[in-house]
Amino acid sequence: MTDSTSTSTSIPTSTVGARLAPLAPDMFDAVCPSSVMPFRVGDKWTGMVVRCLEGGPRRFTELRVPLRAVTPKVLSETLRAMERDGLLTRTAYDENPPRVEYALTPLGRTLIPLLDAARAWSATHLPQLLAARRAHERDAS
Amino acid sequence: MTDSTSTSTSIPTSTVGARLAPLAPDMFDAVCPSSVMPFRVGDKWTGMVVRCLEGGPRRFTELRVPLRAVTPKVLSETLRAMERDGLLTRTAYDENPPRVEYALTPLGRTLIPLLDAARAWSATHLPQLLAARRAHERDAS
DNA sequence: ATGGCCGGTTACCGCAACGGAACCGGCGCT
DNA sequence: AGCGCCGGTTCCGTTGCGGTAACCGGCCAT
Repeated sequence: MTDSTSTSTSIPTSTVGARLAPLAPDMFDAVCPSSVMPFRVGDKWTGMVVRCLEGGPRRFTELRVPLRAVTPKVLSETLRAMERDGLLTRTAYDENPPRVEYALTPLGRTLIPLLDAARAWSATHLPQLLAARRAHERDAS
Repeated sequence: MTDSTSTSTSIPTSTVGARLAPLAPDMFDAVCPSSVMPFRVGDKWTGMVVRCLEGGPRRFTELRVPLRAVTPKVLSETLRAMERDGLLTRTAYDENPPRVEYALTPLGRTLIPLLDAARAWSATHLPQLLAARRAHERDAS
């Protein structure tokens, strides 16, 4: 997490993310409360994938832009697990170059209010939790 | 999880749990939707500890009754992490036999609505998720 | 002196999640 | 012939959460 540019393959930022509303450049930024929040939906990246898809379908490489901290392997694992659970659909178009689109299902969309609640909790109470943690570390030192 | 009686030390069920409203005998029962739900608050057991404490303070051994699937080591780790984060307080009384009480802080209580939301999601949508998973397994076989 | 109760601790270990780096196939472009 | 794009896969290594089993110290009752 110290060097978010060290992903294995470089991510082309051109031609990507122009079809829909822009996404945050790095959802896993340490500044973003959602990345530190003590809640998880499914696996580590599931919640953030839902966030990336709530505005509409996106392609694999498009997901890698806001989620640049996730390697293609882990992203592919996450997406397949979510497809298996009926949270999203994978649609491959037989074109060239190949195009694959991931879209939330209605079931996947039911997670959004939960993520909203978690985000609201973090905005309100996470500073307090982190302060308590720092205070405890101070006592231990 | 196949044999919940195989914990290291036996849990005395007498003299325990009589001070407050009774708790579910086994919160981690596979029948309980909360145990399968794809949400987590903090570590694996944090959410269930909050559930056990929302009715009032409880002692270490009292927590082990509804959470019989958790070993004392992991429970102690969970409780210390929650104390560090300001979610609960630990109060040791200098008596004999020793008595230690864990109680939620106001911050810890703010998690309850989130757990309620997660529980409601599970009750409504978890069957659909599990059905999708089973259907996918059927296709793979 | 043996055992029980309470609230843990210690040592050890297995597994799944996570991560890094490299590679792949099909096609089109130059 | 070589390169790039897209959407991944494969191999390997690490990390850390969680679990198992055993033990501890103080006190009291039998």
